[in-house]
Amino acid sequence: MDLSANLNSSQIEAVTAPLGSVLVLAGPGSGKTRVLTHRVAQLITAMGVVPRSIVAVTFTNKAAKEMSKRVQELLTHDTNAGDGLPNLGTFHALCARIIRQEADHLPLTRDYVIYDDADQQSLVREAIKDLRLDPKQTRPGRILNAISKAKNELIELEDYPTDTYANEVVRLVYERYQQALLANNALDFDDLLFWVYRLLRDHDDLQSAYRRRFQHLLVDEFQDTNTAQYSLLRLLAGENPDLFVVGDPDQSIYRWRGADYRNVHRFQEDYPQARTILLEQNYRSTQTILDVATAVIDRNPGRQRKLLFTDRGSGIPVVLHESYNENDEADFAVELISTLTFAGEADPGDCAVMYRTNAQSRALEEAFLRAGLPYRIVGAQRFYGRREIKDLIAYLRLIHNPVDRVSLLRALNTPPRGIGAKTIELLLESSQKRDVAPAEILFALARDKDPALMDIFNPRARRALVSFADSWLRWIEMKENSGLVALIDLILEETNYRAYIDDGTEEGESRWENIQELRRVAYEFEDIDLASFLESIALISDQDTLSEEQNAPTLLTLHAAKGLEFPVVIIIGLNDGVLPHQRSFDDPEAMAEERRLLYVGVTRTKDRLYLLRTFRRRIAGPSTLSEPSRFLHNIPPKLLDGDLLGSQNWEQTSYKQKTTWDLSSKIPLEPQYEPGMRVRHKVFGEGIVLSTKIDHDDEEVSVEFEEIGTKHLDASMAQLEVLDG
DNA sequence: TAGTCTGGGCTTTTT
DNA sequence: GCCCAGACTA
Repeated sequence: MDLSANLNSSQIEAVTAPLGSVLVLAGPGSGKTRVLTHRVAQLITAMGVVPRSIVAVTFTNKAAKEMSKRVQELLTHDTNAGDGLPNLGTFHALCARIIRQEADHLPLTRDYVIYDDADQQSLVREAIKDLRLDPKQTRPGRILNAISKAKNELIELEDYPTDTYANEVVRLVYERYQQALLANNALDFDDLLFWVYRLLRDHDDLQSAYRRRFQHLLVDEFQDTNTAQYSLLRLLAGENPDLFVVGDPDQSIYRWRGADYRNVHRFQEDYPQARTILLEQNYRSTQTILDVATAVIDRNPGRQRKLLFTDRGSGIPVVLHESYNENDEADFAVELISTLTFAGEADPGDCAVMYRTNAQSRALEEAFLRAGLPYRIVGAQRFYGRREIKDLIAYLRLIHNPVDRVSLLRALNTPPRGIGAKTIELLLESSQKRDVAPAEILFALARDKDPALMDIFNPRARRALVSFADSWLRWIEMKENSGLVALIDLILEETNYRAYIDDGTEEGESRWENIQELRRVAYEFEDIDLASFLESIALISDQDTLSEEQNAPTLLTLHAAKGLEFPVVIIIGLNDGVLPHQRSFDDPEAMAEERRLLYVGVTRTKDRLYLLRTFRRRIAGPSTLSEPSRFLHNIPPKLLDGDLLGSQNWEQTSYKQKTTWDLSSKIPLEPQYEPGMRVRHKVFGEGIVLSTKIDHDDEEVSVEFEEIGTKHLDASMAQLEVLDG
């Protein structure tokens, strides 16, 4: 198969570059994934590289899967490619695997578990309590952020600064927290990278072994690597690497997570012989959209300019629209989508609504609900963050790794089985006294081996604990020779979990459905061990959870939109304070990133882009007037259609958005009622209209009812019947 | 021991 | 305006 078919000259240059260090600066929609997959195929088919010696790192599991699929498609025609498969996955997944393999060299066992944010929070909270710090002064979230930042920058505990009181507090918690993790045989996300880094740094033999094993490295989304990832990469690459990195500094949007687009410059310094290739031709968007994107991003200082071009033609103008407030904005977005789909201009699944903060999705969801239209949402309440899912996973983790205290504390009394705070306190106390994991105490109780334990708990508590430990021990035994699904079913049955979670309400039902969904996922893992199952679900990202099945609009944050594309994109909340977010106002670097965020959103668009803003907005507290995003002022008016940038005179004139094909037309709302009219209401009976006034999108009518006195009603809701005027 | 209440805090993005 | 943690009560 001719690998260079359908590639442009820059892409071919990248794909066929000789082994060595290569930096591909890829504009949005420039065929980056295509270059990566072709490069992998090229290595295997044309350069005689053994697939197993290739490592390609992506940002999400979804991207890894996509790559794997496309590489395999490229290779099916090749008969020599039978020698294993290239290693494709996220940094975190790759590290998780290495740690499992090399656990002997680390203060962990290979059965370690990965703690998510909520698990980390509870450890930090515990640490704060133990250290007798004031939890109000030392917010767990903030401390966790600081610890995470330190780990991402490879700062060891001993090197953590103590120059300020705040730092000292972080350091104290960091120490406790780290001890707690190891005592639980657990790691957090950042540890995955940090431990592998230390492993390779401190063990020459392992370092050279892995260098030999992973000779060909490829990195996607290179601009979003952090210090830990970059350093790890350098350790793996060695002196004379075959290191192929692809990225776009203009799409770097994870600074707050330690990502540093300057790694791109660092790469050029560290590998001066590296070949740099620019991909500028865009295969996704119309020229108008590219021009809007360029107008926005060109204001960022100190960047290498890229000339984005397409041969798709200019397309249709970008539409700007101002709504009164966020509810109207959401209604407008929904209406827009239904209009486009009804007119056959787009499928519902072609449309995406993007926003800066998750909180903005609420108004949208409500609008979709009101309209009775389905939607898909990325992130927000993550599937794996849901209570019922975390409950079940806690049980599975306990079976896999009995010393996991966080999971134990969760599972012990969920569903409630009479093990209260007092009992738990006694249990933890005795485990501390004997310097064993709480699990050991429970097991000893259940096996009735230690008479000294009998006196600790009152009979009722003891019975509850023993019964819990009995089941637990049986599950552990069972895990050896029965499948995952059978194990899950047994847990659900023995804990009577359904009765606990499904209380007959809609919410309870959906919780039970979520459990069934997890069971389905487990079914796919039936042949694999519990360890891999737990690892995979720990490393699933929000973006991975987006299903393609449903033909419905996608709601997602601008962050989650990276790497995706849609024919129709609606970006909401183009107000100063939202995008750019007000927390970025006083930091030029942060403001540059806000700009990149908008750039990422805009460049997801294939055909139609709508930029929505509001006149008023409620961010925290009451609704206030809100300025248009300053970024909008950078877009040349000739690219735009719709309202000019100045606000409409919302406070004086009221508008009713009309459900018509022409969304730019707004018909002023006329009052339907007038004072003196006799009207009938379904519930309140008959009455006389006292007064009526237009509130921005509805008519507010005051009626004096015969039976119950004066009521103020929204005309659209009240459905008043006019008897005579 | 479990459920309810309330007051205070907070509101960016998440592998 | 919402959510959570801890206090309070049944």
